[in-house]
Amino acid sequence: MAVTITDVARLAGVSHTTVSWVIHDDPRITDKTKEKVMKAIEELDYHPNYTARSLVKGKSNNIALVAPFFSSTFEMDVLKGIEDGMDESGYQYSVSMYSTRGEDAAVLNQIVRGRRADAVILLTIKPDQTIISQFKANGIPLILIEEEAEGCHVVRTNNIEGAYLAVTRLLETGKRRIALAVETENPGLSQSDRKEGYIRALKEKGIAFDRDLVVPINRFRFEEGQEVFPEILKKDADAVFCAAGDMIAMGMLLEARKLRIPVPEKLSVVGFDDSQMCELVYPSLSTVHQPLNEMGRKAWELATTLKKDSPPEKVVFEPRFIERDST
Amino acid sequence: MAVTITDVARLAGVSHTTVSWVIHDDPRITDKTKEKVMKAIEELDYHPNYTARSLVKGKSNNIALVAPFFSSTFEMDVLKGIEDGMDESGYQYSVSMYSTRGEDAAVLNQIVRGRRADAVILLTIKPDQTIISQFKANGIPLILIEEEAEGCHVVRTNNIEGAYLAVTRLLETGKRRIALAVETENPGLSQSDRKEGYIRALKEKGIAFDRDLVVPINRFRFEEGQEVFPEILKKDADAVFCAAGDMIAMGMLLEARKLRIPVPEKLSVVGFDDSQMCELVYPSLSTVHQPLNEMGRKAWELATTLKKDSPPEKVVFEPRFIERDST
DNA sequence: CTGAAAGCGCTTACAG
DNA sequence: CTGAAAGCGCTTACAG
Repeated sequence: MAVTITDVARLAGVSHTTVSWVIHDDPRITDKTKEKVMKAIEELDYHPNYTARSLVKGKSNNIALVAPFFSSTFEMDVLKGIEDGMDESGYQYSVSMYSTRGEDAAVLNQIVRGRRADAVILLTIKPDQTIISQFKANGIPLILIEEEAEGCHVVRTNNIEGAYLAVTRLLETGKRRIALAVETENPGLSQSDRKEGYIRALKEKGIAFDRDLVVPINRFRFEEGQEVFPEILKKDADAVFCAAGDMIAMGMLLEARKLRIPVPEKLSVVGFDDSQMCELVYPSLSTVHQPLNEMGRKAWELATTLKKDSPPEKVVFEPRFIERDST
Repeated sequence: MAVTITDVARLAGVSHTTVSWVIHDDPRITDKTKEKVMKAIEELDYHPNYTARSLVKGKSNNIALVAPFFSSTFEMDVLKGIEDGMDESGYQYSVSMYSTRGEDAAVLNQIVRGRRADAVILLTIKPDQTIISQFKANGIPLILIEEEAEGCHVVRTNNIEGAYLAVTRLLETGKRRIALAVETENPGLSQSDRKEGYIRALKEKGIAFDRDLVVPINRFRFEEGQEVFPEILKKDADAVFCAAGDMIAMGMLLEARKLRIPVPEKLSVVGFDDSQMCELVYPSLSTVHQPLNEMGRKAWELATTLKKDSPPEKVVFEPRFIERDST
């Protein structure tokens, strides 16, 4: 079967303790012993069992990544940054993925209880206080991406600013009836922030917020953008800012093309995220760039370097407006 | 600190062995004892430590997912199926992701050596025999998606058929000079199979394979589709079958639009995969549908049910041609 | 029907 | 400078 530390010790003619010292580069070991042990390790092709090591050290060397689901481009972009981080840290940690599919509390409970991770990165999930304190009690830091909660570390974009930039640009191009496609039922923090940025930009130009121009979004798939598109027309909007993201915006572009509504002449469309696809659709989609790669990377960094009792860190990235052909 | 099995035993007034029996629902335990223990478990909110359990059982309850990288839609679609599988199996297993970025052997070695997984799912990676035998020696099954290798389980699409369907359709629409965009340096199995299907379809119509119509692809990003597009024009092709996938096809569509080449009148474009975006681009992309969700799910099923010594299983899914506006 | 004991493969004070 | 021993939190034959 698999070779253990005892096998190495036997071959090298030392105790398994000594082998452990060698592996951990303890200064007490003489060069001669070290050499002997190293040779045995090589000869047997010994690799330590991670499970055993985890048990005695009380840490799993695993980072958990939790999201409502992993099948959208948003998650992929964040994942990319995490991959970069892993690569640099030499794969000392593994990453496990958990998609909650709405069952946030249950999944998070499993993780703390089974002590399955040394740190947890949450994508667009806001855990409740009971859960947060459980993690705290176990010394497992929580890193929130695109959300905030007391006692948690935070990595996010300045969504207010992002929305402000986009809507301001629409106003500059002369648009006045700007619809807002946004999550309205239990909106995540990023959604409500974007709404705030939208209102702020309007206010600055002396335009009052008209709640009739709000189009509620729930599922964030492009089909939903298509479905709600008639509402936009009915409201007689001359632009739509999709705070709900690029996919919704692309669904709208698709429907606009089918109904022969000229974009941007008759209707400007702006997304949020700057996913890769924005360049591929026709017309190409103007959007707000979020540095998702960097955010993922930063979250990884926090996850792997934070001490149990580090005070909550908060990292906010600045967005940019990317002008393409849909405005 | 965390509550252990001993704490439960103490509170319930039994030995920790008995607690373990209760957890595993051993028939020898009387209802009365069981009840007592259950109450203690509930009261202390006890959850077993997975690391300890793994160590004694010699299995990690973890499935490793290995791919060159995780940031493309192909991986996302497979991931979706895996998520479904996890969900159904009640999260008994965790999934860890490893992106190799070309270092296949090194990453796989880490996994076997550290005994970090009970089964490994490989996406478009073909491990060499040395590695395969190491996994075999450790009783860890390897499940290959879109590749094949001796002694490994296989989940794939009938790529020959997929390419055949696509090219046959192009021929039916009257196209004759059909370019083939395909990986040529160290092509993966799916790439060479698709080439074979392409050749077979041509042959059936009495058209000889013209190697001058092959466009080599390496990186699979849409920018590469744009870059190589001029070659297609130079070859005076009237269609292009992108065996290298939808992204390459979309890059070509984008470039065709810029150069005002009418698709499909002047040039038909066909992709492979049927990613979600195919409907969003203009013109919408005809492609070959691979049931990636089902494939991911099947791989998961194999990973979690296979015994150490199960003979290699091979599951082949049948593709469908999806006609949209680019043909 | 239940408990004492050994063991999974390591790490790390503690002796010598 | 190195080894014997205890322990991480479990599971599972083995006794009783």
